[in-house]
Amino acid sequence: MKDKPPVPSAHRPARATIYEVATLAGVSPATVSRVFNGFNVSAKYANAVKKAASELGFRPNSAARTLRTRTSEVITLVIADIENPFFTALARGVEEVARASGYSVVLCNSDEDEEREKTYLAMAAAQHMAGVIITPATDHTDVSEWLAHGTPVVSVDRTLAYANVDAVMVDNQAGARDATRRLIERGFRRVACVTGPSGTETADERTSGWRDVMLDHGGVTPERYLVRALAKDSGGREAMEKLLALPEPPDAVFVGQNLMGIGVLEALASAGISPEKFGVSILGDLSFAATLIPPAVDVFSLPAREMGRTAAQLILERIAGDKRPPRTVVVRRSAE
Amino acid sequence: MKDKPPVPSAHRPARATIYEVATLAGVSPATVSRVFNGFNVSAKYANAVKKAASELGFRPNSAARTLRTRTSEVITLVIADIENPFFTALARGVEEVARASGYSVVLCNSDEDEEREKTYLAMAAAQHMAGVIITPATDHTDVSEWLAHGTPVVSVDRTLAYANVDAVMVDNQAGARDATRRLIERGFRRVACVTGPSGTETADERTSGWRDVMLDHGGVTPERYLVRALAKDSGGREAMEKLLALPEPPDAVFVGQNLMGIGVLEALASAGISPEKFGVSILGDLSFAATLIPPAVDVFSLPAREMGRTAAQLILERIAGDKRPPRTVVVRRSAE
DNA sequence: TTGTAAGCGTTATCAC
DNA sequence: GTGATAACGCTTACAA
Repeated sequence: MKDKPPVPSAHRPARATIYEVATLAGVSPATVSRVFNGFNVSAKYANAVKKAASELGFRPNSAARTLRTRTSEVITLVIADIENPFFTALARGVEEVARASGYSVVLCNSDEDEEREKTYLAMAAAQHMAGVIITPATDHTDVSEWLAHGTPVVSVDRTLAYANVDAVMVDNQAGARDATRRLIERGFRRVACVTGPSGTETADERTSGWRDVMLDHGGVTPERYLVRALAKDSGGREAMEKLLALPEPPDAVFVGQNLMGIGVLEALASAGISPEKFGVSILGDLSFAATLIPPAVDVFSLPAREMGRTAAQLILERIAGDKRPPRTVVVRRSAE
Repeated sequence: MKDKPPVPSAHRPARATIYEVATLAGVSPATVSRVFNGFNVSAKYANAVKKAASELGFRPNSAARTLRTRTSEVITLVIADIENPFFTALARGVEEVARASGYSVVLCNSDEDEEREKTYLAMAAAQHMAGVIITPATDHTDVSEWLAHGTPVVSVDRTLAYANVDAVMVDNQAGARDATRRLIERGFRRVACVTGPSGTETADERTSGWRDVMLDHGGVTPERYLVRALAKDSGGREAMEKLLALPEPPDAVFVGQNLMGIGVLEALASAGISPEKFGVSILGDLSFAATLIPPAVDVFSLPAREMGRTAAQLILERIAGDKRPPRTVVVRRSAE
């Protein structure tokens, strides 16, 4: 990645510096700096500086500032899949809160890929970000460099096995239980489970929530009705097709992932099975397509935005110097 | 925004510098720099430097580098709505190409808001980005600062009225014509048009594509069937309700925006009207929900990803020093 | 090939 | 309250 030298940079006209502003305003550079950082400066000078600055189109050079102060007012947010509405809603939540405190958010898309994630983390590490919020691609994503450097890290939606950092989670198991129980209440008994690949924390938890309910009601372990697949709509479709091909197919399905839900519905539709007859209950953020989903389908949505907001709050506290031991905040799903 | 002083930064342990690496490797700092920038260094020294660097966990400080070189290998991408799949697909396209050339992409979400857009542009301007790709919130978005500074700018999906920069567009008018024509071919005659607010370039163009076809086939200007609303699903729903309440309602509708399409379908559904009877044709990216959309609905998708890829290619060329006059590239919609 | 040294534009530490 | 001045960590002439 780092092999080819940077493209020869085009000539960049210099931008006004603090020195030129100082000269024009008849003060020292230090005074200009003070004006821009809210320190005490006499009104007379302050005005002169502001005037000079706007005349010159002065814009503080953030590279210089970051170099000097070893910090910047930007938060890096690394999400796992930019095309998944759960993550974009989360991003929006982060941004709302961060912006309100004067922080900017830069978004990086790891695409669930360890390598890409690593690249972005390295890039951000080189930039003295104020903090990092991440939905880790794996539970062994390495954030030690950040911690060593004193940069706060908050993980969202998934936990980091080898790092003791703040985390924002949702109660996946309870969500899965609720969603599964709904199907039981509606009279279904052979409830299958379709969710993300084994080893994915959220998927594992949701699986176990489903299993809990099934064991309570069926008495036997319903593992033959458990299908784990790629957490995309294609994965959902394949999983559902597999289930329908079973000798004794299920009569309902709990889907533990938003996009997979779409795939499941698709598979059912092309098999000519209506969700009124065949129970479907989905745990995941489907707001973007809410009105396209047949009303017979139960959707249990996730508080993505709220999770983002919470993560931002946590990181702002850490940035402000909060030294308490790391916390895990579980955001409750809003009453439906 | 810039009023409150930065949160007092926590103490940051210093990270290894090029000097320490140099000392450990027994060379000069310049040599270390050369190793990391791919200049000729004897193998012996190069290895010593690499070894020392990894022992110290050295990571080049990008703020210092940017300060010195006045450029960085990151591209800023400002999109108008992170929750709209059109823009996220576009983002993905940009990223694919940029990453392949060793550039990182930071994503900013303007949320169609001029103020937020301005903040992000200013932020990025302070950071010596290599380039900026933007889907402007308005046609008068100010990018002059960039241009003055020699930073390449590419606009995507929308053009900038007051700046002569590279642009990547899609042929909205042709798309709208195709989509409308399809309805005519299916036998509909009173084809309405629902699209984004007046003044939005893409919406204006799509409107005129629809109008062209209608005038060709109907002979009268069908303005009473034109409804422009907020480019969200709520806007689509309201627009459709308005149309259905007309004394002589339309018998079909062309929708010039993806999310609005969902709203339109929703309104039709709750009015008990099936899209087999009432023609619906949508121009916009709906891939995320493709399988949930009734098959009777015609969807003409937009090459969002390809547009992103193209934009990235353009900006990389500019970064590399391409001095040709600005171009507008129109990306063709892929044959369906 | 390698080293020396002078900045890049800020902010922070002193004196005044 | 204000002004010199020395860093911050890197790149890059220029010398060697």
